[in-house]
Amino acid sequence: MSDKPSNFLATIIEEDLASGKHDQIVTRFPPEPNGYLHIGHAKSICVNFGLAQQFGGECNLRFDDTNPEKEEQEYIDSIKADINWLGFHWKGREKYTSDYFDQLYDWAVHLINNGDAYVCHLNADEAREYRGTLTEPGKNSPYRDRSVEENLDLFTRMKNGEFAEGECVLRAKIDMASPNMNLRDPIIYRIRKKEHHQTGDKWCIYPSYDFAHGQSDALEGITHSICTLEFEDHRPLYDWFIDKLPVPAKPRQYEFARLNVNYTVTSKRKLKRLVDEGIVDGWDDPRMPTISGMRRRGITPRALRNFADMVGTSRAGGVVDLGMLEFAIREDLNENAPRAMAVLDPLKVVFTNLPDDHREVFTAPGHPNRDDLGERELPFTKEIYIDRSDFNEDNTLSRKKFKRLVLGEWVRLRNAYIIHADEVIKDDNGEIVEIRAKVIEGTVGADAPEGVRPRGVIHWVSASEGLPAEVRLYDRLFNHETPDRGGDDFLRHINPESLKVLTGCIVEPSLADAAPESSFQFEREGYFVVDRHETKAGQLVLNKTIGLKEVWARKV
RNA sequence: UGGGCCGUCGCCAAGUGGUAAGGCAACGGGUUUUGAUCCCGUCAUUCGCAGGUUCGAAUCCUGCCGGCCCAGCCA
Repeated sequence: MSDKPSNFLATIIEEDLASGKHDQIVTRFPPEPNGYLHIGHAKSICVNFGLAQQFGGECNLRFDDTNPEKEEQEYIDSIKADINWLGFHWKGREKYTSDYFDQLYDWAVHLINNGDAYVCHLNADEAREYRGTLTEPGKNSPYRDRSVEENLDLFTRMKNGEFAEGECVLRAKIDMASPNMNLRDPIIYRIRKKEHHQTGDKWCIYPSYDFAHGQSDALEGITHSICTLEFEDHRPLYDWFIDKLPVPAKPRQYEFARLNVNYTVTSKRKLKRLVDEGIVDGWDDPRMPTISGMRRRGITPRALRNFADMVGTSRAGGVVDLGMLEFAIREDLNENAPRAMAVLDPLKVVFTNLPDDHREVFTAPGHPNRDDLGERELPFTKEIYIDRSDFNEDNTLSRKKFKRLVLGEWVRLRNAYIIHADEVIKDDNGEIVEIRAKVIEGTVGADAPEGVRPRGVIHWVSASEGLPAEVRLYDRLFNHETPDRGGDDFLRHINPESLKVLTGCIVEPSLADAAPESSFQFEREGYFVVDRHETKAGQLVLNKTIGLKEVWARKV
């Protein structure tokens, strides 16, 4: 991944730069501020900002705010935060399509003056009838041949609020028989008597996406306007406006296939249902594919960027395996997350050959192969906790299948002694409550002596010095590859085990001052992140980002 | 059944007339005080199918087949 990915967009840009068509490229990321950004947007951000970065250009952030009915300041704020968190920055203040409403209005007038646009009084239902269908051409609107003067007057009155919403629209005069529906006299301006988050009550008419987008690109000097495949049919319209108007530049639109990931939904409507129906905790629930959710989950910006590179950019629609994202996450966290030990389901072990006040401190590396991550201290005491699943009474278990502690046998405590399990204490229900064991002297940092055969290595934490923690185990939200498939049925594919909250966990004392959002690898368990919102003094809350790879689990 | 686009290993993806990169997954083996990491190796005579052009095609042509998008006063 050190090499920049080669894809058709990079190729086009290289050619444009080489031919002198452009000295510098400018791209843009144009979200509509009507929701939270998700993994698909993350990909688009990486494509647009990434290409600019790769070729020494710029990428603007432009809020495509042409529909005041759906947009809110809250979304603008979250979108900016998400992009910055991903590691991308734009030059100067963010842009808004609404910055260009005056110019756009003038250009609409320009079209009217040239006979290329007209005010149409067909209502929505009539307009639909006149539009025709995919296989039948449409019919010209009866208002199509109004004079320039009349159109100018009508459009002015639209702007002045003299018409009700839906009463009329401004349309481009193109071709009602075009096989491309987008060219059947598309709407340029519609009436929306709504307060706009940026322009207040200045306007009661708003430009359509099609009319605003290309012209905004031209105004910003965007050289490569990159969007997803569903806008491909809009390109002829994009070009039509650019051709008809005295714009300062001629940007070009290119499309790539949007990102699809299995076991995931990204439709805004579906994500909203998950939130509204309380299936998840909010837009930033660690199970959500939103950028804020993934952030809270402990997925890093670097993992997301590498994932985008790994997946590539093409025009072929497909579904990427979630496993690829998981790989990118593990790859980054394995490299960068400090190691620690945490016992999620504690089982007490008491060493009978140690005095009650026994205490010694071992040191362990912060990371097995990164000295720069320092060392940590591990207090070792007479009583420790190990994970309940790391012990078994059954000594007939094969050494290959169970490389942990078995009654009457040995196991190595990570970074500490080899121990021997002598006895099991059970409560009235027959449940194991404690293990009596002995440490084998002289085995710290040394090989097992003759005759001592530890089955494997397990993690542990001092009972008296470990820190209490709440650990939230997250798993895939859906248990179906394509939960989207059956339309609204997607909620039937919710994985009932996507969240398990563990409250009695014990983590090693070195985590006492762990900062919110810092990631750790709990050895033999997986990667965990300190929750950025709910960790309070004395009560750590950790979110499981993802488990370690477990090849053995599949084979056994 | 109108128009646009897409089809290269289970998944993603390079390749643009000169004889199939890479990544994920999978499968062997080695190292290992994390059943992790790391390392080494295996994994498309074939590019949706069928014809054609060419000394030579995944790349050009023709015809099929399959998938996606478009009939918001959404973006």
